[in-house]
Amino acid sequence: MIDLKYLQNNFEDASSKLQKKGVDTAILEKLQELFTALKAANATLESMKAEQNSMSKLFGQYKREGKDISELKAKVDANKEAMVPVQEKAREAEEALYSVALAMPNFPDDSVPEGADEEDNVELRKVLEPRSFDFKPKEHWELSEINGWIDFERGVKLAKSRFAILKGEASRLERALINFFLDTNRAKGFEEYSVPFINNATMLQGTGQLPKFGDDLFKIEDEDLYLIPTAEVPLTNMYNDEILSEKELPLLMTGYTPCFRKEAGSAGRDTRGIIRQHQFNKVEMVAIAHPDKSEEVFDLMVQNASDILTALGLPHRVVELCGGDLGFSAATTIDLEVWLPGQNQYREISSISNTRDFQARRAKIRFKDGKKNRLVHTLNGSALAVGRTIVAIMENYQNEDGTIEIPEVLKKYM
RNA sequence: CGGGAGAUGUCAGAGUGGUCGAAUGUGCCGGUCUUGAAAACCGGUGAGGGUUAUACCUCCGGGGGUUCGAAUCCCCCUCUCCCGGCCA
Repeated sequence: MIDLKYLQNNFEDASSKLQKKGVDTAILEKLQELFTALKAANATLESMKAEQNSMSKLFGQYKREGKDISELKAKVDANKEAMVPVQEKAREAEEALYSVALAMPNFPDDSVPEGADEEDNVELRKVLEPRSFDFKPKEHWELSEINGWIDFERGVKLAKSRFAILKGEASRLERALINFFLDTNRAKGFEEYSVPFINNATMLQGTGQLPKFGDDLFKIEDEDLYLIPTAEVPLTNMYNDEILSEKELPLLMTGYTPCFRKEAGSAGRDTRGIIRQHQFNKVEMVAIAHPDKSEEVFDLMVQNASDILTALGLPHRVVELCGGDLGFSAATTIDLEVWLPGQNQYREISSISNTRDFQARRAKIRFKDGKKNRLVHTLNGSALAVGRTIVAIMENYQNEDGTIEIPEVLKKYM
């Protein structure tokens, strides 16, 4: 959630920041209004409560002194009755505020480039030259057919469309990649975790998926539980509603989980192959950082993900997202896009974001800064998306006859 | 899933209707003493909101109720532990 006090005190600045994300100033004015209304309603209610409390305290005294309480009781009863509508008003004001505030995206950093969509993202650098082929490189689903790696039909049979089965070498490759990613992250200082794949609504709200993006989540019937769309949710929320000590920071975490996404609104996009599935595997990095040091942690995470791709021999480029393409919770995001020769284009394989204090405020993750409690910064990034890495290996390591080489670094894992 | 017990501050653990945001111990921070440390002693030490700062409001697992007043009484839920069932 954005800092409402900041909005109130720096309205011009806040609204120009959010314009980058395409947020209309009118809704911000509304938000500011709701915030002011809530404060006013609370002030009224609290003073009535104070009066009520002080009168109630007199009862004990009166009884001890043997005084008559009937007059006092009449006063208290009247005040109590008068409080009911005020209380209701305050409750409504709070509800109104949060329904808007929780749907408001994070402020982008000032450094984030202007732009409407992915067309305006800024390429920072390219890493590794794409290999030149002396034949026409095939797309991964063609290669899958030749090698018998992916069973699309039976995946659909078991669940529905956008589910697939990896078979034989492909399945082993997936397992090898997960281990390789985890080992590499661990070597960089990220502690490994194995977490629940189902989280409750409070946690999903903490990281920003709820309440606005519930349609993208698989919900467990009759339970307050959801399949996680990314390990960012459980890893970040491990510290939900906790106060850390400064010396624990930064907390660097990594974990492998499957990710479940309804992909609502993505109908017709990437329907072929396993680029976009309802279930996919991912190894995630999450960091809980001191607010003054989140920048360097961010750089470490970008570098780590890029190094993994380099180690796999996969050409990629580093792209800074523009305001319009930035996710809901992110203040800044760098995507790594891997080269897919079959598709003849770069495709996202990792996305690393600094959410600053946006998630920390929602999830109440703080640390002791001297006497005061201060919000941490939270960061997350893929290292890496496993399914898309398989696609990248298939397309980049294909031979003319459709067979696929295994990258050197993975051989000891298979 | 059925039966029993419980949920209080870092932890342990008092508190069964008013002056309790909460005894005591412990942990942590600071100080005295010490060459230094330990011990001992002294002081401080939950969170959120609000205020220039005070006042003040809220929080004793969560939600609802009774009452002028609830950590304390009632109802529902969740979680933990024990017993049984089921089970990788």
